[in-house]
Amino acid sequence: MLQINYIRENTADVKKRLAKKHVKDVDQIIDSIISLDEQKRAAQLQLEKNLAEGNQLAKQIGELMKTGKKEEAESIKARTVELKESSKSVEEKVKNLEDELFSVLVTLPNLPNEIVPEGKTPEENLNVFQQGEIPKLYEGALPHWELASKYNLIDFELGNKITGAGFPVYKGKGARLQRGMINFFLDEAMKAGYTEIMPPLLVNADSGFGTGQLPDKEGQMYHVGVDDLYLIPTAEVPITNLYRDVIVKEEDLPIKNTGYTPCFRREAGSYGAHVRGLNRLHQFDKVEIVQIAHPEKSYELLDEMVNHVKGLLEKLELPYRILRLCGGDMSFASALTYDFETYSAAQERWLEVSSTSNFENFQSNRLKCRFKGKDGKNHLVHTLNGSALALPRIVATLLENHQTPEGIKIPKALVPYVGFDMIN
RNA sequence: GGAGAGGUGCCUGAGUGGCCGAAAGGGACAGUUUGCUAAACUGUUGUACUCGCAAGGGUACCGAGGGUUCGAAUCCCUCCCUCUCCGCCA
Repeated sequence: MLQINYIRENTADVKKRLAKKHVKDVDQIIDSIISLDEQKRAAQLQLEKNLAEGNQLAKQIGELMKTGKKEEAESIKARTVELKESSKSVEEKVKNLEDELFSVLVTLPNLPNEIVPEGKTPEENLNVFQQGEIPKLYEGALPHWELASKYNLIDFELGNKITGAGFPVYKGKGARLQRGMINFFLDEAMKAGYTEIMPPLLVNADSGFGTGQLPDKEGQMYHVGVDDLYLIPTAEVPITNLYRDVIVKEEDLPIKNTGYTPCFRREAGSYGAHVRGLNRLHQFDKVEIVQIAHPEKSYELLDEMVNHVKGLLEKLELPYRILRLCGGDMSFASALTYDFETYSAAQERWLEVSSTSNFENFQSNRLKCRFKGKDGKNHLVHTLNGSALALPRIVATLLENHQTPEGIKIPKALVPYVGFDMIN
């Protein structure tokens, strides 16, 4: 959530940057926010004056009662009754204005960093880095969903039966590949200084709000109605919310946590082309890296995270590229996002396998996660996170790109984790 | 699921209508002392909003929301949460 003070003091800049994210009617929305804020503060001032006088009088009454001057006390009481009456309506006004202001503020996305490219669609994302050779597959090479069934790795039909579409069943070497990769990613994160967290997979609404899923993406999360809990769409939610309502020590920054969790996404409305096999699932596995950072260091740390993900993809021997997302393709809460895509040779397309972002203080303002600075004041931290990595599309490209007529070769780095070097 | 207890500041914990934004202890931080460490002593130590150039004010917050009252951490109502015991169970 954007800070009202920032909007007040940087109105023109806020308008300009929100326009980059293609917010409709920005000028009008911001102007109405400014006006609501002014009205709110004016009303609040009036209310506080009333309350201050009331407090003052109440004290006097106390004194008078103690010294036995009942009549005098009674006469003052009349004034307090008056004050109370007028406070009531002003208080209501303040509350209404506050609610209105809040409800507009939560709908505004984060401001994009200045290096975010202009653009509306994924085609306008900026390709900032590409590495690895795009493999030439032999005649008769298969897409991963056919490989998965040929080698009995993943059973999509069984998943349909016991749950529904988008819930695959991993079997045998397919299952071991999942488990091995999870361990591999966690170990790599640990080597990079992240602390492993094993969080709950269900979160409450406050947590959903803290990281920005609520109210923006309510429909994308599975909701357990009886208990009013949400299945996490990413480990980012519980791991970042660890620091909700926390004032961290400045010298503890950056705080680096990682965690493996299954992720649950309803993906409502995203059926159609390109959702076959592992390309889009309702449940998938992911290792996430999360940082709580000093505002002055957050972009440095974003680069560090990007490098970490690069290293993973290189160890997996997959061709990949990095995109700096344009204003129109970025997520609601992000200030700067790098997407990683691996090239799937059998599908002849790029698949997103990681999204690494700096949220600056957009999440921390909701989370109320702060640190006490050397100036003695509290400041919002910056939060960052990235997939390192999401499994399904990695598995898809891995199966497709590393297939040979004799079977699928497992990258060297993974062999110790999965316990075999070939799927055949 | 049944029964009971309780939610107060960084923590423990007192307060039960005005002197309470809140005792005391612990912790943390700073200073004194000190060869170093420890100990001791002294001091500081909540958050948010808001007014003000500033100095400095004001308001709110003792789980949440309502109510009673001139005045509520304290009394009343509703809700939420946590803990203990029993039952069930991985």
